[in-house]
Amino acid sequence: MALIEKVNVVALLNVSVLLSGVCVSSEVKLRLLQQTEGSSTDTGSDVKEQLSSLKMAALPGVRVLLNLHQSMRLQHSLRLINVHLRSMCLPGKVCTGPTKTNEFKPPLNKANESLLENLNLMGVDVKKARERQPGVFRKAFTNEQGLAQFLQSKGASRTVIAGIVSRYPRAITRSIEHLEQRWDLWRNIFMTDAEIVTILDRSPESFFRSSDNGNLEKNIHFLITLGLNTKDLHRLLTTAPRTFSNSLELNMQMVEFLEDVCAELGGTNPGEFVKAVISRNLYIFIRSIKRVKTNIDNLKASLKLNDAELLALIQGSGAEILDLSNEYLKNNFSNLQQKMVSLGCRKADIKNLIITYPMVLYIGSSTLSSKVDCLLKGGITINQIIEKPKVLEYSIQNITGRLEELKKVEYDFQKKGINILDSSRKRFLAKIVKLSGSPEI
DNA sequence: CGCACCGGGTTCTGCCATCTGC
DNA sequence: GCAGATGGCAGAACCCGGTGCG
Repeated sequence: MALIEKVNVVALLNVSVLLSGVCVSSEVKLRLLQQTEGSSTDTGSDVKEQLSSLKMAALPGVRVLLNLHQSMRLQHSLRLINVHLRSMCLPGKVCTGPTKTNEFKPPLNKANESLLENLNLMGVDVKKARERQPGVFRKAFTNEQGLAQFLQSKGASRTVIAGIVSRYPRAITRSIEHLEQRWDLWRNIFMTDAEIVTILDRSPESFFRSSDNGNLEKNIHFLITLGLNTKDLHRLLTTAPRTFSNSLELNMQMVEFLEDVCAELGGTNPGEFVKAVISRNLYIFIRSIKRVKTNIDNLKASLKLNDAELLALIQGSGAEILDLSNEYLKNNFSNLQQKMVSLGCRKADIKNLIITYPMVLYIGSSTLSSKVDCLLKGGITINQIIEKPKVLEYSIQNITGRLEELKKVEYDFQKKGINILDSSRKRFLAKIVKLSGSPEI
């Protein structure tokens, strides 16, 4: 009741707000009100926060929020249809199953014949799918044809669809209504169906693993309230789509954890800290808190960092290595240390190297070792590498090729430094052309 | 103009383990 | 006890170009 009143108040507000061209804020308010339905925490402060954050949001954000509202309305109407459809199965031959009732249960471990037939017709790798999720094959009702039609209507090819079902068979247990809702939610973030199809083809599980569309919606909302804009969300959903299938609680826990880290290290703006970490490491949400925490602790201990140094590292480029597996990071650190010490470096040099260029720990130890050797062999000193660690970012092949080219023109690294190695292919080639043409180098 | 500095773009699933609810 | 939902893990770089300064 109170909710309805609130919505009405907001609706009234909407008129003026809409007219003033800031229609998004009203959409958010609506969303917030509906979102908090069932929870008693909504005091209106969220709405204010949302409003202020929206004022800062650029136009793309507007689209997201408008679409969210639209899709919510759609979902509402779909929910009504849903009930109806369920009672009469699905139109046409979109689902498999002998009858509309639940009474019939196929014998255990015996798959539904028409399901197998359908999957074979679709080109699904049935053996693989069955190994993956045997339970799906014992179900009385499946929706493989509905799924296929749905995905086809979104532009997915037969091969893509078969690949999706082969890798994530549970997809065929989702109803059309569910698929429509989920797709609409994703479309709030993606501009085209084709983008979504690409992700589904890449990672079917990310889209299909959860049947909880409400949770997905709440996640999107939560991420927006963190201050992430459309571009951030787009990157996040493209890069780490699993984030959106995490439970809202799990994502919130990660955010709380990061905020705590910030506070413990004496940071003054946890919100910005969290945003910085997320935007630098889009995989953070699909890692466990345990993993991230262990990495932070290890970095602190092994580099003997004080709070301020650690804080700067984590919210700077160090964020990029937080999601690495604990053992991998630890091994890379000890191998790096060993390598550097063997080349006569001091501990302080190593610490400095890692602080200025944490990605050095991202590089596998054998790759790193080869790269360093390759550079040394090419006449570059370890001190030059420490000063310009970015050269380590380039592939061994690239480095080798460039060193050869530079040798031809008798490039003097001692005199000219090694910055030339850290440049785009285009720039490098232009430089080489110039150096070759010049009589004196 | 040439250079160095710096930040940004791309990218990451497929499987197993564990819980939860029916 | 089963299937579904969800958490967690291993695996592991490379490249480009804008910009400001001398």
